[in-house]
Amino acid sequence: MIEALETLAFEPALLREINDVGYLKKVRTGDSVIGSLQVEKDIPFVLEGILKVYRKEPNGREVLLYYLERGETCAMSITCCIENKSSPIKVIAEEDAKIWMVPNTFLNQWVAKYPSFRAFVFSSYQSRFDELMETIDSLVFTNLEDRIYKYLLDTKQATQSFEINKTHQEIANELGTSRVVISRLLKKLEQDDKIEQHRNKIEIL
Amino acid sequence: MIEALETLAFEPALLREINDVGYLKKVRTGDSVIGSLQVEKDIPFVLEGILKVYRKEPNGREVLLYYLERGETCAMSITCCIENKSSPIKVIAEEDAKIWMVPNTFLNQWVAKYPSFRAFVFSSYQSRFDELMETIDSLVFTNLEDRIYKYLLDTKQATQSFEINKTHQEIANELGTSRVVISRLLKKLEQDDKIEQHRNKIEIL
DNA sequence: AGGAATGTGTAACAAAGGTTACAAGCAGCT
DNA sequence: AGCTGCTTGTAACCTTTGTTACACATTCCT
Repeated sequence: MIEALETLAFEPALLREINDVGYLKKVRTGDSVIGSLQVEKDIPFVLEGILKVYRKEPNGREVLLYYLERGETCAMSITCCIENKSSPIKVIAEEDAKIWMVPNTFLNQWVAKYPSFRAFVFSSYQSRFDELMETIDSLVFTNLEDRIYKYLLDTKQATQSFEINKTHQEIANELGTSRVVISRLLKKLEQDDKIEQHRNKIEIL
Repeated sequence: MIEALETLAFEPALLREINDVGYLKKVRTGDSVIGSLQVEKDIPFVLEGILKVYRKEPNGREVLLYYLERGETCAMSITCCIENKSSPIKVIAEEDAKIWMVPNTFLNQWVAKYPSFRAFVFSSYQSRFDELMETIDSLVFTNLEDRIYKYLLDTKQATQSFEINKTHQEIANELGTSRVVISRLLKKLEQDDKIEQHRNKIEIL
C-alpha cells in the first residue's frame, strides 16, 4: 500500500507503524488537503501526484511556497501538529493525488524513536528552507521575466511534463502580479523560442 | 554561566549536558560566527547580543534572513550539522555577543532523548519559517517604502533600541537595492515624521 | 447558428524603482 | 586650517512593472 514510502530508508518497524495507523486519501486536482476551517489532525505523505503548498497571509492574500512530490511531506504541518498550533498554510492538489494520512499524535514519538524518521524530518526542513530562500533570492535579485521562466521550469520539474496547463491569470496569481504583465512577458519568452503558447497551455522548449 | 538558556524549560539533565559539553565564545560587532571556510562543528546558542543570519547565494550575493536573539539558536545550522552538510549560510555578530557553542555531535541524540529539546528545535524551525514567509510576503506585496519601514521596525525590535546605527549603504545592501533609492525613501519617511535622520544613525519616532 | 463566458493580445499611460553624476556635509588627521 | 574619506542630498533620466481599456479568439451551451 505504501510502497512509495519504502524508498525513504525507514526502519521496517516504522514502516509497519505508518502502515497501521495511517489511511489512504485520494484527492482530485483542485481539492483541498489542508486548510479547511477545522484544525488539522493528520499529516499528509504524498504517495502519488503533486500537492501545492500556499501560505495564507493575515491580509487574505496567498503566496505559493512550494510543491510536494512523491515521498515528501509537509514540514510546516508537522511543526504545527507537534506544537499544536493551527496552521497558517493551505495545501491543494495540483494534480490528482494519493496521500497517506497519519494522525499527528504519532509524529512526536517517532522523531524520538526512529533515527531514520528524525533524519527524514530534518531533511524535509532543509529542503523547504532551501526552496524558500531560493524564492527570496529570486524576488530580490531577479526581474519578472526570469522569475516567470524559473517558475515554468520548476513546474515542469514538479509535474515531470513539458506542458503546463495554466492560464495567464493563474500564473499571475501564483507570482503575485497581473495578467497583462504575464501575457506581455510570456510573449517575449515565446519570441525568444523558450516556450510555445497555446490556449490554457504552455509548452517548454 | 548559561542562565540565558534556563528560561527555555529544558530538563535539568539537559541543561547540565549543555553546560558540560559547550564553551563560551565572545564576539564583537561584525565578527563572523559561522561561515568562514572550514566546516562548522559547533552550533551557537545566543546568551547575549544579536546575531545576523545571511544566506550566501551561489552567485555570490547575500540575503539577510533573520536575527537571532538571546535564547535562540540557528535552525539552519542544526539541520546542516545533523545532515552533515556544509552550510550555505553566514552568521555575523550584529552587536557584541556572548554565545554558547555546542559541538554538533550531541544534537541528534538530544533531539531523541529530551522532549524539551525536541520542542525547542521544532519551535525554532517554526519561527524561522514564519519569518521567511513574512519576508516573501512583503517582497511580493509591499512597496519598497513600506519594506524599509518594516525593516527599521524589525531592527528596533531585535536591538531593543529606537536608534539604528547604520548607513544608507548598509541598509541598501541588506534590502538588495541601491543607496540612492534608500536615501530617497528615508527622506520621505522623515517628512512623514516616522523617523529622524542623523549621520550614521536613524531614530525611530 | 447565436450568445455568453473565458482566455489572450496589445496599446497607451502611470508609477515605482534603478542608474549616473555631482554637490555638499561631516569627521578625523596632520 | 586644509586635506581626505566617508556619508548624505538631489536632479535627470531610463527601465521595469502595474493599470486601464478594448479588440479578438476560442470554447461551451442551447
